[in-house]
Amino acid sequence: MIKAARQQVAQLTQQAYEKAAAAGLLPAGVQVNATIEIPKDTAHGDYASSFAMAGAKALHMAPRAIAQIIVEHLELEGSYFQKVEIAGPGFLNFTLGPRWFGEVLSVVEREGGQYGRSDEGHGQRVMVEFVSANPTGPMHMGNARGGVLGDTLANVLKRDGWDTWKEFYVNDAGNQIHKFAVSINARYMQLILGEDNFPFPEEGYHGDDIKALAGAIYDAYGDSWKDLPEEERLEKLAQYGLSVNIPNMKSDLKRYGIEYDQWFFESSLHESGYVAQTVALLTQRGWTYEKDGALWLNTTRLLQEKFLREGKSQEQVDKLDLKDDVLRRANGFYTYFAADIAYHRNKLEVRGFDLAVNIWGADHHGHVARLQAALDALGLDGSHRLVVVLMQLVNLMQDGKPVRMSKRSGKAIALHDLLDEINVDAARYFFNSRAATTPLDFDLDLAVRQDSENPVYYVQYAHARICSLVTRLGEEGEKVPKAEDVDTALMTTAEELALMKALAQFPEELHLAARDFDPSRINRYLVALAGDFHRFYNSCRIKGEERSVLAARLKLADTVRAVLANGLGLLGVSAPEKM
RNA sequence: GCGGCUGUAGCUCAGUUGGAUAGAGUGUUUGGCUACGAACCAAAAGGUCGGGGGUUCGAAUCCCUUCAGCCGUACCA
Repeated sequence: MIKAARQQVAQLTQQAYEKAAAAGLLPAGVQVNATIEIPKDTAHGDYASSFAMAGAKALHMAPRAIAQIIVEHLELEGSYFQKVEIAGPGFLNFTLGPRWFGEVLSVVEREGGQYGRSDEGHGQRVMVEFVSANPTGPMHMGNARGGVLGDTLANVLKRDGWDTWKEFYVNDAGNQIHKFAVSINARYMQLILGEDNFPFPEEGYHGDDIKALAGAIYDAYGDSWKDLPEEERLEKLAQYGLSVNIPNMKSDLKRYGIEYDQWFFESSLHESGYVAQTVALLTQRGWTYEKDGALWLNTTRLLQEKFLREGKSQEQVDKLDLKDDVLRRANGFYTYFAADIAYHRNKLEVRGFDLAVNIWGADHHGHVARLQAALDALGLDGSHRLVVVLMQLVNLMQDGKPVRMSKRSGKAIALHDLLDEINVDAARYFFNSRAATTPLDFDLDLAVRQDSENPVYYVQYAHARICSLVTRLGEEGEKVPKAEDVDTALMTTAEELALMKALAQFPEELHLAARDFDPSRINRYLVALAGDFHRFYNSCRIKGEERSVLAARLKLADTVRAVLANGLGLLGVSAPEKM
């Protein structure tokens, strides 16, 4: 509806200009690039065109004089608008009429739960990969944020016309798994030999979850693994640990409302030889070299070319402190980077996704351009087809002071602990409340104690209030009317008009959220919509009003209810009828 | 050094293609329920948009420069 109104402003203005030009009042054949925007102040109308200002030079006339001529030739009959005024330096301010408001209610009614849908994504396939936490321990606050961000973003992209796929990349290979195995091993041996008779490795994971795993193994198999060859024992311990941890991650995430289309295992890339093959391809294309027994990717050159393509100057590029990356270590093992290149090649080439969107912690930002450049080297256009949303970390606070978190010290607060304390709605809303680029402070004490502090209740309250209203009126025989039976011209107060405009804003907000990969916009939109509703509710009576006014306002309230439920649904937050 | 993110009201944060008097929540002060849910609403106060230059009719927004905070710059993942 917003788009339609904008287009109409452009069209009406252009027609008026052509008419005036034909009458000889303005020079003909001039192309004016006017902007059309929604003024902040409603006193300036609903849409403003800068046509007169933008065209002043080309038309050789003062902006206000041009505006005057345009207004005299405007044909508003049959359009969405009922009034146009000239203001300020020469803005043309258009005011919407009842026809447009009526259509807003109709569109929401017709599209129902799909309101806001668009085809901006053209059905292209996008993979959203998120959380992808190491399976060596429980998930923490940062994973909670990433989980909500990824899940909500996928919902938003889907509504925007993308064919979406949600994936969890399981890092079940490499150094971390080795550390994981060595840690369980130490705890296991300590159980058998006594705590002081087996050293705990310097680099090991100290969390209690590791002890629990060792204990479970001891309970199930006794000390029978003790005499296995070291390598075999570590392998079995790691497998056991993963077989416990991965299902736990799945169930924690599910409890949090997150389910994936696929859990993709890093190990499968190694086992199938796909990592080796991908590295070989890079070598074949001349992007690698050997040094000190390792195989290196010429990342420096790749990045230089990438940055030059993107418009940086040679001078800027020369100043950068770039380094090459190891793909295969001197010990013959492939690095995580090599596996990551292979994984993304798999996404873009083997599985044919048009776009790969990754949610990463901001501390990995140095990796983004390198991975894109490596994919460019494979001819996959990673610079455009790989988008990484960098998410700032969550600072855990206690009594207003930051608490240090680290997996090694085992001090992190786990996701399942969080969900024991706070309901899913509050947590999901909270972790999506800020743009990813903003760090988030999370104070558990505060979150548990002051639940009404969370704006999610403000939004849910508006929804519950409307449900109750609709029920109450229903008991009195007043049913929510069809949009076509509502006379929107009866709704003329500032609160009613603002509310209808807010409803129309939803598709645009949704699209911007998708375009910028920023679903937190939906949160802010819902708070604003709920606010518009509460104001309307406070100033406009429904019950007891004259019949046609009652019907119109009831329909408006019910339409708000539908859009609130719709938006909350995208966030994975419930829309309660009572609270 | 080099690079990324951030800097807007006391606090937490919005601010789409540059637009009219920079917004919201929270906090403070003051009001509003014998009428549809007060988990609500209204009003007041609160600002050198980190600083300095520049681009133009017009800058929180674009460019340059500078300061501060966080992060990255591994044969870790």
